[in-house]
Amino acid sequence: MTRVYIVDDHAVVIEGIYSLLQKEKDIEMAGYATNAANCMQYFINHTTDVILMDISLPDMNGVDLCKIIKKNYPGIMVLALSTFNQGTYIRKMMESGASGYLLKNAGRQEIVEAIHLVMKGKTYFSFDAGQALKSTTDQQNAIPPLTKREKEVLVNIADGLTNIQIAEKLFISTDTVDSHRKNLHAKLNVKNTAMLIRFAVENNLL
Amino acid sequence: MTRVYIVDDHAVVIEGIYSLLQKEKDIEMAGYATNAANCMQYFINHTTDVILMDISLPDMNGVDLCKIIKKNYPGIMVLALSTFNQGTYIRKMMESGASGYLLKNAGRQEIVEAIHLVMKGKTYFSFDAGQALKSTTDQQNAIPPLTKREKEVLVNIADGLTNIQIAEKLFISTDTVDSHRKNLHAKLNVKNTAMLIRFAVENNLL
DNA sequence: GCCTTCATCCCGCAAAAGCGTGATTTTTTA
DNA sequence: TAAAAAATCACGCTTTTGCGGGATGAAGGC
Repeated sequence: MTRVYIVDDHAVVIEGIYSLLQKEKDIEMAGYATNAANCMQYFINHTTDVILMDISLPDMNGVDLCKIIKKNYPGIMVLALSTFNQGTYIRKMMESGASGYLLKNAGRQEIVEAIHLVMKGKTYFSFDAGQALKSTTDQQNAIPPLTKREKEVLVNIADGLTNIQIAEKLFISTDTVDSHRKNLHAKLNVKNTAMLIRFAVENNLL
Repeated sequence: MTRVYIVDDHAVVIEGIYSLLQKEKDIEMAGYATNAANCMQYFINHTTDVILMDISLPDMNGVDLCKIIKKNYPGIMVLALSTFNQGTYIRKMMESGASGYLLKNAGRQEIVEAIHLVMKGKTYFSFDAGQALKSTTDQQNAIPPLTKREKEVLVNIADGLTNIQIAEKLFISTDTVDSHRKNLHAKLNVKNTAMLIRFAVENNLL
C-alpha cells in the first residue's frame, strides 16, 4: 500500500487526483495541503510515501519546498507536478531532490505508473517533460552558464541603468561593465541591448 | 437541471470538476473534451447550458474557441477557466463573449456559485480575477494604447534591428523611426531600449 | 470647418552602446 | 601547483540612441 500526499493550491486538481487514485487498490491518500506552510506542518507528526507537489504554490515555490522536505525526510519521494513544460523548472526540481516530473495533462494511467516507479527508487518523466529536458541538455539549445558578475550586470541593464550607473553601483570601471556586456552578447548570441533583454526576459534570466 | 460541459486538456482538472459537481443535485455533466476540435465536433449534434473552458488548449486558444461557440450557439454560456490571472486574458475572454472568469484555485462552492450566476444571465469573476481586471482598468496601471506604426517599430526593435534597418524595412526615414521610438518611451514611461524591451516582453506586447 | 491624432520628416548635439584588441590580477578547479 | 576561468581595467573609434526642439499633410470625429 502506497500512501500519497498532495500539495497543490488548486482544489480541482486535488479533487481530481483523489478521484483518480481512489480507484487504485494499492494506493491510499494520506492527505493534502494547499500551501507549503500547511504541508510542512503536517509532516511534523505524519509521514507518507510519495508527495505530488505543484511547483507553483502561493507561499513558496515548489523547488524550495522540495529541498526542505528532502532534507528533513529523505525517505519521502517527491514527484513534481506542473502545467509548465520548461527545462529550467524541471532541472531545478530534479536538483532539489525530486524523483520525477509529471505534467498536469497526464491521465490516470500515467500518474499511477509514475507513483509506482518512484516507489521503486526510479525516476519518471512525462514524455513532453523528458523532451524539454533533453532539448535544454542539447548543446544547440542550452543557454551557456553566466557568471555571477554577468548576471548582476544583466539585471542592472534590464533595470534601465547605463554602464556608468552600473559601474558606480558595483564599484568597478565602465570598461569592466562593457567587458561583461560583450561577454553577454557573445554567450547569448545577441548583437544589441534589445535582443539581450528580450532573450533574458523570455528565458527568465532576471 | 443545469448541464455543464468541460473543455480542458488536463485530465485531473476534468476529473476534479466532475467529482466536485457530482455532489450537486441540480447540476448534470454533459460531457467533456480535451481539445477544441473535439469540443466543436460534439456541439454539432449536442448542446449544453454551460461550458467551463480552459483558455489554453493544445490546438487552439480559448479566446478563439469562445468566439466560435458564441457565434454558432449564443445560448450556451461560457465560463473561462484558467490558472493565469492576467487582466489581458480576462478582458479578451470577456470580449469574446464569455460570461465570467474562474481561477483554477476556486473551490467547489465558488464553481457552483459561478455556474448558477451565469445561468441567470449574470457574470462571475473570481476575486483575484476581478482585482486583476480592475487594476488594468485603472488609469495608473493601464497600458496606453499603441498605434499600429508604434507596434511595428517596437517588434522590429525587439528583433534587434537598428533605426536604419527599420527605416529601410518600413520605407520611412530614420527620423520617423526615431519619433516613434520617442513616443514609445513617453507612452510606456521608459527611458532606454533595455527598459522598453523588458516592458514589452513582460506585458506581452510582442 | 476645426481640432485631434497619426504618421511623416528634419536638424543637431550629447550620451551611450558597440567593437576590436589587449592586458593584469584573482579565483577556482583539475 | 599549474592551468583555466573569471573579473578587472584600458583605449580608440564607430555606430546607435536619446533628446530637444520643431514642421507638415492626411484622416477622422464633432
